[in-house]
Amino acid sequence: MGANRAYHHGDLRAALISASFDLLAEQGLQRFSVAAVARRLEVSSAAPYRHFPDRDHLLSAVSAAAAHDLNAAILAAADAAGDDPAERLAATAGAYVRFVTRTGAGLPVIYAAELYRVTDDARREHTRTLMTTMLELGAATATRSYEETVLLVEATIAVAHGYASLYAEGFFARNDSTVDAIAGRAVEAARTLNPGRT
Amino acid sequence: MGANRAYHHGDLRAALISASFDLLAEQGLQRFSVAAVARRLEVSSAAPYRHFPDRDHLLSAVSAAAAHDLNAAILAAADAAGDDPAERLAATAGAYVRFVTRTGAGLPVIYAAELYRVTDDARREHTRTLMTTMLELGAATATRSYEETVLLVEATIAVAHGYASLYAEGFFARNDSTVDAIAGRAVEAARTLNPGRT
DNA sequence: GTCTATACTCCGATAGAC
DNA sequence: GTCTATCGGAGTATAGAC
Repeated sequence: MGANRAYHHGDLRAALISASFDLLAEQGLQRFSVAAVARRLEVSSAAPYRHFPDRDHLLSAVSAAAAHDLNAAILAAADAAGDDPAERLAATAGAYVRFVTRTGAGLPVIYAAELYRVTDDARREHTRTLMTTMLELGAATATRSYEETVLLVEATIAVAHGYASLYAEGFFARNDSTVDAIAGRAVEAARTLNPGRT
Repeated sequence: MGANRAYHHGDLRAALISASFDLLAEQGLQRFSVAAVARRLEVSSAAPYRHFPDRDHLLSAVSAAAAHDLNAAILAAADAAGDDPAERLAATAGAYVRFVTRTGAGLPVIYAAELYRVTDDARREHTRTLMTTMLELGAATATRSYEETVLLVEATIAVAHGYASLYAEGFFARNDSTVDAIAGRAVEAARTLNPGRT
């Protein structure tokens, strides 16, 4: 995306998306606002509206970027997990937990209800790619039908999201509850959920 | 809870809590506001403040009621599941999915971050009871240590919350995605996560 | 115990200067 | 392309009448 010249220090459009991630990671979707993002970048509250027509279009761009980055994180985690298909799928649960903790932009942001009004081809493509990646990783395991694959992938996503969401919410407030520990538990659970393992 | 006389039609305090559940179920925590609850009961926006000093105290009362009701739903589901300890624990995942769908007041409401400021003995007791119930159901299964029990219970809660949260978010937007179907998948996943089953 | 009215704050969004 | 200024709307909370 051709970086547009001139703002405080460069490309405000990209900076807005990046700052949105930071805000989401620190405060969650509840407290997300265009004004807060602008404040964080020390630009006026009107400046964002030169780059996005309204709040939902900014969120849509954040969603697209999140889907893209999450897809990359998932592929990297799968590759790092080796060749065993079950192991590769399970690794995505850990990648999801880490991604949400780092960016605050998990599935509730990527598939936020308010975005259904917004037509955004980039977003559509990136979310599609993300789902394709998951289904391919699922299909590579010992599932016997498409329906079975979908259910396995959904279960994997559900555990990952459950751990990530509860962690973000502060539910695991014990001493040893680091991101790594929670991500590890998510991977372990995802592994267990796959019936096709040895 | 001595039902205070006189308001539109009775006990406004209780009505506020009840209407809060409805609002949460329909719109989620994001859109929860004292004003919206008042509107729903057709009382003025000032009326709630005669019963709760501020928004967080109302939410705290909702949290306490939710913890109490969820505990009851979980115990009922466990009993309906029979005698097998693993089956009883797994059934709680289904009960959680149904409860969240019906009331909108799941763990993010019960353990909402803003409530840490609020001292509320009823809430404290009900959340404690809820956790005790889960840990006892976990301990009855073939776990070998307290730490193992905690991890099993956490995993059960994580899948349940993952399915419930994604369902509420509209993620499972397929034709066959009824509450019953999702609750069933949560139970199945919870069952699989318990290593102590035959 | 509830109402009306009001003060304050924050956000979304627009108009117009530069 | 960003700023200042501003409007309108919604929410939290309080004051004072009844």
